[in-house]
Amino acid sequence: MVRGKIQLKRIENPVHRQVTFCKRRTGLLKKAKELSVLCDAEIGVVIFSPQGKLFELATKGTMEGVIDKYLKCTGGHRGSSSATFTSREQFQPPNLDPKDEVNVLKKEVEMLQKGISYMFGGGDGAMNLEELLLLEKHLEYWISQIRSAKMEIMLQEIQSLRNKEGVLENANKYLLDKIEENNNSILDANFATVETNYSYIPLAMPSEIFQF
Amino acid sequence: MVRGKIQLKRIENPVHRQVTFCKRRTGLLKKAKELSVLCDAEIGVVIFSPQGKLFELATKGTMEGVIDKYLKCTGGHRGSSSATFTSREQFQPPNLDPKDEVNVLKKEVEMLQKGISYMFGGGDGAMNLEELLLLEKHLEYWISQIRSAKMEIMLQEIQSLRNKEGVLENANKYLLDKIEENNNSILDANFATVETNYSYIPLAMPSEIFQF
DNA sequence: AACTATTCATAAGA
DNA sequence: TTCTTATGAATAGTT
Repeated sequence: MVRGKIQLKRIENPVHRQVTFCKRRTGLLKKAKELSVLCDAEIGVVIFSPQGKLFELATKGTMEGVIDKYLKCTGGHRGSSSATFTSREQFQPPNLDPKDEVNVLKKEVEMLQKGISYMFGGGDGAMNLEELLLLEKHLEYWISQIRSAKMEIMLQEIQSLRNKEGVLENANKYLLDKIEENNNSILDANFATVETNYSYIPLAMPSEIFQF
Repeated sequence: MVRGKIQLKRIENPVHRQVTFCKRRTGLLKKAKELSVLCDAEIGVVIFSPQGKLFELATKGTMEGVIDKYLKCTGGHRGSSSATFTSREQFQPPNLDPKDEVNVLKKEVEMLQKGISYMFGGGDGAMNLEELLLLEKHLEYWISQIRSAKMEIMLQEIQSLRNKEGVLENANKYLLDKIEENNNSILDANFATVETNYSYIPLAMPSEIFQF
């Protein structure tokens, strides 16, 4: 943030990285505490250094409490997954070598994780150019699929509307004929000028006409 | 922190408190993400608003993963998968038992699927037109994010190449001067016609010139 | 660890 | 709500 803004990517120099980790860790925990005090929020922060060392902060209670509350909040909605991604669960060979399975799952997690962080995180940070190009291609394909599904639905809609239109036109003709008939059979001059040029006439008619 | 520094205590005005909560929450999560990326740290942040609404961030995996890791580090015994570690100063084991790892990863995949299905409106069957339009919009946004990230990376690349170019040009000038010097000091006609108009001369030169 | 030059975050106002 | 702006904070690079 200073003397030439830094790139948002892993600091390669281990000394710089360690120093920055220390400084920013302090800053982050301070910010968390401030937010908690100012806004009366309960906050838990857990930081693992690359070496696995743990740093933590829990405001308004213990980390255990925060975790409990978190699990309560998220626990109720478990077990739903979208149709797009259920195939692996269902068609996975049951007796795959655990090691292979680990690799498959790891790759899957990585892709999903990166994708998700992109969706929610606004795209800064973690992917390199090659990965971005690949992801872009996937998404383009996905969008094209969605567009054709959309088109199909819309075409069906149009077809359906055309059918309805046809039925209505028939109903209309039927009604016009009926009126014509009536006009011809009633010779009283008071009824001789009934309008006949409406396109759609909102009158009661045999209900089977409207069975779409 | 601005226009008269604020007191570090609960903001009494509910509107100010809400606004500050929103802003600082965003800032905190951003800082956490930056720290994670810059220093390769795994971080989990959980924030409960005073109304009990949950906000969370987990880098490098899922919140479940962070909690699991946390409990292992602190000696917790909550439903976790492998051996517990009592010291929080301890290094993370590089490899878990494959079976446990499968379980952890499966959980992660599930979480991510949940995230995606949430992002995409959570339709679990065939999607209707409305859902498709929404999904299309999401993907369009995602792609735009990816494209800007791509652009940024490419611009960085260009900048880096320009810097290198500058260094090379300087090196070049340095060499040309050296050659000029030599030409002037050596009066022997055999050395008077050294070419001096190459753009880049691949010769040994003081190595510090190449410290990009 | 301490020091600054900068960038960043953000409270208040529009 | 979102945008702008003025100013306090955070911090990267240096000593």
